[in-house]
Formats: sequence, structure tokens, C-alpha cells
Amino acid sequence: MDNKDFYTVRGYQIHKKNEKMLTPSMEDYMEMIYRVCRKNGYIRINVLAERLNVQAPSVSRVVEKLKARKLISYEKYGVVQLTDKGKQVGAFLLKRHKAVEAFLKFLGLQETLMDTEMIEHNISVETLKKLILFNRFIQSHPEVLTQYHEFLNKNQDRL
Amino acid sequence: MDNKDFYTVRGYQIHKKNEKMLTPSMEDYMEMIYRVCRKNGYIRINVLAERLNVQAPSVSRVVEKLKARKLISYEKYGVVQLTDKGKQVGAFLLKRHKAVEAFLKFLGLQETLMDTEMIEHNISVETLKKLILFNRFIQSHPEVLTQYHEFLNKNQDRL
DNA sequence: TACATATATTACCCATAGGTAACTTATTTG
DNA sequence: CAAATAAGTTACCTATGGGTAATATATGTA
Repeated sequence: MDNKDFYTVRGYQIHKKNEKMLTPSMEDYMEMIYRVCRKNGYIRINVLAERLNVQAPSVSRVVEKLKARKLISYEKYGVVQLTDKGKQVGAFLLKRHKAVEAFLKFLGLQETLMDTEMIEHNISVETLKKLILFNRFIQSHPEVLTQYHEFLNKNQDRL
Repeated sequence: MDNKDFYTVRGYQIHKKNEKMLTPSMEDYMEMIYRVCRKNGYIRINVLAERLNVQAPSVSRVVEKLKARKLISYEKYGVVQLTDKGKQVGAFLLKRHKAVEAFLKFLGLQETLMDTEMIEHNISVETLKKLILFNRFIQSHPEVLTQYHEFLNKNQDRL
């Protein structure tokens, strides 16, 4: 085992800094902005705060950061709208969310949101690709789904 | 969609605070302490720093926290040893690590360490149980493994 | 149109998690 | 045994990410 490869969470995050423009927290805000803007075209600070269960000052600060990264357009006291770049990033985040969620549903989780939201920030692009492929595999091999669920039923309490 | 369920990463972490004694960072330190103590019975601050690629002051502080939680025994300038409770926690963390890693290997990832280390802190106990069961399912159904890898080979570049 | 209310921003705070520099203690070496 | 070296601790720093309180701005209402 190559000891040099181990880091703390923060160490790994720093390692990936070059490929990641956004922190997990910013991703959460971006994903929610995308979800709402797809429908309404814009979102306000108080609505974003409500949706993510944070206070308005927290949103205000993050919105400034996302603006600095050219993912949204925003003026003080105004509404938040996505730039083209922001739409791409948001679409990616939602796609990733759905891939993780689909997998957790396959696994047999009743409640998937919290785990999805926690896991999604922590998978590499490589892992995401494989997860998407795996989801497709399960869709095109429903007998595997059946076998796994039968296995689950037989082994639920053997842990 | 029930909007009240969305939080930021920090929000979810606060939600799980009652069931989680350790932060992701502390888990990293505990897992490494466990890995080394299984072999040597003890570890020193400088070795732990080296293994996790952090500086000694960072280790010194975390070690005090883990001692406060009765997971290790430690006196200043001395060696770190696991308590019985610490051994249980360490064993759990390593088991969890291996379950996540086995799954990522199944998925087809060449390099699994970074993703494993990032994902492991973010899955619930429920998800871990299902992952362990899934790993067992794959072990007892090698034909599923084969089918999936054939699927991978055919679809690798269709993403 | 003035006042009330809602929304948003700013200043300051705390917690976590890393760093460096300076210092203390333990160990090694000549 | 004294000096050198290594290991470890402490003080102070930065960054991120949330909060509250106070303040500013926008909107609604009578």
C-alpha cells in the first residue's frame, strides 16, 4: 500500500481543486438555482434560502461568489438568473444527482434524498460515468434487478 | 417534491449530528490510527501526520479531540493507542471503507482510493448495509459481474 | 404619500480544519 | 554530559460556511 496516497477529506478536496470550480456548498446552491430557474426563469434570495433551509445572509454571500464565477447574473436586491455557463453546470449537477439517486433506489433505499445530496459532491467524473452505465445496465437487464431484490428479501436481516 | 427536505451539505451534517460522533476529518484520522494500531499496537504523531499528509500540529489537535471522546489513550509526547471503544469505531470505519471500495471496483474504476475516501463519510448506515448486501449478491452471482463487464465493454465510449 | 412590511445586505460572530512559526520536550550523538 | 536533532505543542493565521443583529432597500397598504 502506497502510504503517500492517503489524505484527509480536505487534502483530497485540495487535490481536486484544479478540476472543481465549486465547493460542495456552492454546488448545492447551483443545483437548487437550476431546479427553480428551469421552471421560473429566475429565483430570489428569500426563496433560495427557504428551499435550502439557510438564512438569507448565507444566500447573499454565495450568490456573490457564483456571480464572480460567471454562473449567474445578479444585481443587488434583484433576481438571480443563470448564465449559459450556469445552465451547463446546473444541468450537469442535476444529471449527477439523478444518477446517484437512481442507484440508491436500485439498492433498495426507501429514503434517498439525504444520501444522494451527501454523496453527489464526492464522486469523481469517472465514478459518475460508471454509475450512469450501471444504471443503464440495470434498465436493460431487469432480471438482474429481480434477482437482487430476491437476494435482498432473503438476506435483509443477516448483517 | 417536498421542499423542506433540501439542505446544504452543512445542513445535512447538522441533521446527522446526533448519530455521528465524528466529523469526516476525525474519521480519517481514526481509520488511519486503526490501520496502524492493528499492526503495531500504537502510533506516533509524526507517523500519523506522514500517513495522512498533514502537519504535526494538525494531528496534535485531532488527537486531543479523539482522546476527549475516549476513542484513544494518549499523553503528551507519548504514543497513541486505541481504547476498546476506539477499536470498535475503527473496525467499523475500515469495514465501511472496504465495502465502498469493493463496490467501486465492481463498477470498473481503476483507481478507487480517492473516491472511496470521499464517499465513505457520506453514506448513511442504511446505505452501507445495502452496499454490503449488494457486494455479497455480486459475489454469489458471478454471472451478473460478467454481464455487467460485457455491457461496459460495449458501452464505454457512449456517454 | 407616509408608514408598515418584506426582502436583502453588511458587520460581526462561531465552528471546523488546515497551515506556519516559535517554543517545549524527548531522544540521539559525539 | 552537553549539544544536536527530532518529535510534539502552542499561538496565531487563513479559508469555508453557517448564524444573528443591525441596517438598507424594495414593495405594499391605507
